[in-house]
Amino acid sequence: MNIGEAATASGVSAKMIRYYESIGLIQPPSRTESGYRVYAGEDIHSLRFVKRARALGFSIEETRELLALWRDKSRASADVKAFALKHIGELETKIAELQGMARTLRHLAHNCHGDDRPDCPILEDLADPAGVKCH
Amino acid sequence: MNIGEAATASGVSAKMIRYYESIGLIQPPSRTESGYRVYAGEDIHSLRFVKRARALGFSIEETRELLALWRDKSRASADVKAFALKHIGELETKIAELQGMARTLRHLAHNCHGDDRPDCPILEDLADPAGVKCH
DNA sequence: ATGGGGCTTCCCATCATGGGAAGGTCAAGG
DNA sequence: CCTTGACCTTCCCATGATGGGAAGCCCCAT
Repeated sequence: MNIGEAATASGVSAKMIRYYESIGLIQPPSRTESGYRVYAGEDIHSLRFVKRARALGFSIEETRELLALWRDKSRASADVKAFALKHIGELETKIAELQGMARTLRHLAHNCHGDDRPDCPILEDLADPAGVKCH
Repeated sequence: MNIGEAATASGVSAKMIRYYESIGLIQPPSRTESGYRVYAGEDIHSLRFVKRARALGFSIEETRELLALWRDKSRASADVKAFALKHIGELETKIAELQGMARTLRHLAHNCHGDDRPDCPILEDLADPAGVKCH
């Protein structure tokens, strides 16, 4: 299995497969005599694992830890769960941040009449968030 | 006003002030004979505008457009509002993505007993999201 | 006049990904 | 058998926003 086929089969681009190999996230596959990478079923499995972890928002370093837990057949499920819960907490923090931004902007946009006139509370807020009038 | 004082006054680090200047986001300030940057009230105002826009999640390029709208006294508030609404939409998209991740992870974590045993639905999902059992 | 803190520029690192060049390889069809 | 086009290899560069740090100059207070 070539890198292109592995990319199609795993959903990870060939570029990223090489990158993951270069940083030691995945094992270097075997090579043909001419140097082409050759992937087996197990490699594709790992690549899909990585793909899925990334899709769930884990960083590459976190994915590395998850891979280690996955390969460690004697891990405690409590460790995995704690890892997941920590990540959920980080996701929730980020969500709250974005919601704060969206809420503020919605409020400003709501107060902006949105017509041909130049007066705009959105720009006014950006220029002076505290609403300190400069007389 | 030195760059350090401008940083304190605006909440933008000296490093970033120089960077914003280098990419043409803010006007180069005047300099002392010895080359020190000297900031005036108007500069601080712009820096705070940038800071606020960034805090609301606008990219630097978007901030550049907002600055242009701000300086253009004849802009239509409709343009600003459309800009804000577009950004709100992007924020909401990102929020929905993160919520999807968090929801999935919460579901998986909920089904993980989290004890000393190695069995873990979280890792099982990462390894095989579709739940295709490999016999 | 000296010491310490602030300023200058310049380069490097991050994180994850993609683009592209230069060159080697493989398979299919003439 | 040779050509052609699609694939592979490595290597370098770019992104976006920010920080770290080095080398060297400057300014002010003691």
